[in-house]
Amino acid sequence: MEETVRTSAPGQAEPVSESGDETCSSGVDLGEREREALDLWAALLRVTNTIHARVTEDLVGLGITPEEVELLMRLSRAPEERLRMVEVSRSLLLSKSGVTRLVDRLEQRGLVERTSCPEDRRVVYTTLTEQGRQAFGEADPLLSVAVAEHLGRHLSAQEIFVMREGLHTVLKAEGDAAAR
Amino acid sequence: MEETVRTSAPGQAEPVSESGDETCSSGVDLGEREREALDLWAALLRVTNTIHARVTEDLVGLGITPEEVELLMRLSRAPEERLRMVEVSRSLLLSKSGVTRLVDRLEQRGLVERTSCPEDRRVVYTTLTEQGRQAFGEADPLLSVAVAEHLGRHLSAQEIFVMREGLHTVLKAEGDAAAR
DNA sequence: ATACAACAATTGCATGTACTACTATTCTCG
DNA sequence: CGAGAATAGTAGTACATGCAATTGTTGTAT
Repeated sequence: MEETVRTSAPGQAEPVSESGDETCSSGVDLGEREREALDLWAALLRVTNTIHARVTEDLVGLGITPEEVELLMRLSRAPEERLRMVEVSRSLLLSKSGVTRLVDRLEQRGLVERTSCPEDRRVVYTTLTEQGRQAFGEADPLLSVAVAEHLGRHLSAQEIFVMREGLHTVLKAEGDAAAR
Repeated sequence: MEETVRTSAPGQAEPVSESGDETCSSGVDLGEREREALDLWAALLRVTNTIHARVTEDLVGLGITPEEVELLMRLSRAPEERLRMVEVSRSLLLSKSGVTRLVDRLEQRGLVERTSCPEDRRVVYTTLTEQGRQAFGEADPLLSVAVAEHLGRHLSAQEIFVMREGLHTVLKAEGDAAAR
């Protein structure tokens, strides 16, 4: 419907009735802002859910999930193509035990390997195998295309910019859920 | 494999813009846009994850989850405060059996009730109980505050506006994951 | 040297979800 | 009518997740 999206970026018309408002004053329009934030939240939830389903669907042919590709990507970018379990846990959105299981599955399929660290024998490195490198080489472009197709395609460059900006602000302020 | 969403729906504005730099020129800058879309996607995932954790945390005192509040809200807004299971399934992001279990849990706690429909005896209505209405009355403002606090607080009115706009565009185009 | 706290990773357990199969009811149309 | 398709809802099964407890390792204070 609304084709007015266009969002000419920064200089934006206010959706709210009047503009010379309170940025810091309190009270009155809080309800309005709250309502909008709630709506934004609902939209966020639905979009991530939808896109995740679509992207997963697009990757199912390769027998790999987006999360697995994500891990492979982190590994391929890491120095010496290896990461400690706890590092994986931090970079992915997964608890420590979740990482253990994820690596289990990938190891069974021969895409990664566990190696232990000689200096600190508590740590276990997850390393990329040749097969894993190859699988990543196939899956990565497909993932990019899927995300561009299902998400990026529908947004203008400005919208993407504003959204990235805003989301990164939120992440910075809320601490990125690193607490696990 | 039904063909999901070919490019743009009938009356849909193309997201691609024209102002300034690259954009609709074919090919070359696709990599750039792809990269940005991927980054946006990652941020989207992290934000929803983080905020969900924070909001859940804020509600834990009432012994209720955001998903449950969501159901209670849908019910309270529905005509006669009742919804068919399949309607719940559509409005929440949940499979049919998932709805059965969710309603099971809520029914055990006395917040909702199952009643059957006289006209169509296949359908089961989920209705709000007095206790459920009360629980919603407590939880709803808390949810709003939590979302405003953790999400809305960090964004300008313009950012919220642009993000809502963009996300709704995506939802419209991608079909809202109604396929379940 | 020994005890002890902190840390990395794994495992057991409980929970929640989706997928599939199944029953009951309603709809369709020959 | 009445047989088959379609729909609403409920179980059974399999799997993934997080939390908490456990094992093994390192660093540090006594």
